[in-house]
Amino acid sequence: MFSKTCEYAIRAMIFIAQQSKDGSRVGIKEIAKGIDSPEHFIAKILQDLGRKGVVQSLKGPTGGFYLDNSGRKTTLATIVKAVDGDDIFSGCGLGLKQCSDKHPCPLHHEFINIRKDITNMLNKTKVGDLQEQLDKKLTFLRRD
Amino acid sequence: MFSKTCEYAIRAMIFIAQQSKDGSRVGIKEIAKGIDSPEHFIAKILQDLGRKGVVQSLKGPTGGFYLDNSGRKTTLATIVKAVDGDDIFSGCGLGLKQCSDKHPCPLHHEFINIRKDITNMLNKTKVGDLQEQLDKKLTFLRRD
DNA sequence: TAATTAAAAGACTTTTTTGTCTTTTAATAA
DNA sequence: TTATTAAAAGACAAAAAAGTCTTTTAATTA
Repeated sequence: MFSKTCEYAIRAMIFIAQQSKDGSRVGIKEIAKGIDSPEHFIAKILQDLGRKGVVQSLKGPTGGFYLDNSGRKTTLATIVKAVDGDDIFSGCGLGLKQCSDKHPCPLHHEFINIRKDITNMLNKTKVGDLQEQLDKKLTFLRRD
Repeated sequence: MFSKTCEYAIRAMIFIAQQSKDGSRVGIKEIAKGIDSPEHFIAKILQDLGRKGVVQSLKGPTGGFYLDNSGRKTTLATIVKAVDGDDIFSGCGLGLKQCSDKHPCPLHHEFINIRKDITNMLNKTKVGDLQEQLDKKLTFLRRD
């Protein structure tokens, strides 16, 4: 469904929202441990998201990654688009270049509702909401 | 959603169903042209599906790939499982190894219905049905 | 201002996926 | 039974995705 890069990105965003809710910042090492990802890999991903304005960061001592209140309202759709592009929102399920309502591939109609549901879900789900569920221990980012 | 390999596999299966409905067989070159895929690549994919019993083939003159009536009832689920495994049916949306109803990842609940819909669709959609729609020109495998 | 801290940048490697080419095997038909 | 045809098999190559390492830049604190 998502690329590995995108999975890490979403996990990191939720973790950062959680760790920075008191206004502090999280270092890359802590993030990598917290979401169980390769340190340098998630660093690169977050740098990219930083350039795109999806996550905030600060260098030097007491520096790190963080999300402000508006950042916590970031939707999954924003993250997925930034990392994987919008294939999942609009690409053809069978990989055809020419596929539309007027010139549908054999799976086009079968996919319409699924695609709609995925899009709705990604558009309405906010990082902050997922972080709250995590805080309440209703969901988990790691084994323990 | 699917790997390129799986997209080609589905497209080829529909094309083979269409071209072999009169009891004849289709050669690999014709298939490659018919679904717009690299010839040797789709050959390899079909050989694999042949070994797994998902498609039938015969060597020599008048040989080629074909589907009998029972083959035409093959579901997309069968093809997808044979090619991509069952990640799409049961894997965690965030790539966590430990993710279940009892120990859900942050996206687990958001994904439950989507996953269910995808599974239902793949289980109920048969190659023969897709081929019939193609015959009626209601859907298309290629540009023209 | 100098030392320290932590992200940014970018080169590099590995693995996986996708795609190509050549040789072998098996079926048919002359 | 020999020539021909078409899939099977397997070795390679290219491209993309995933992951690693080193150097640079920009903050902070002493």
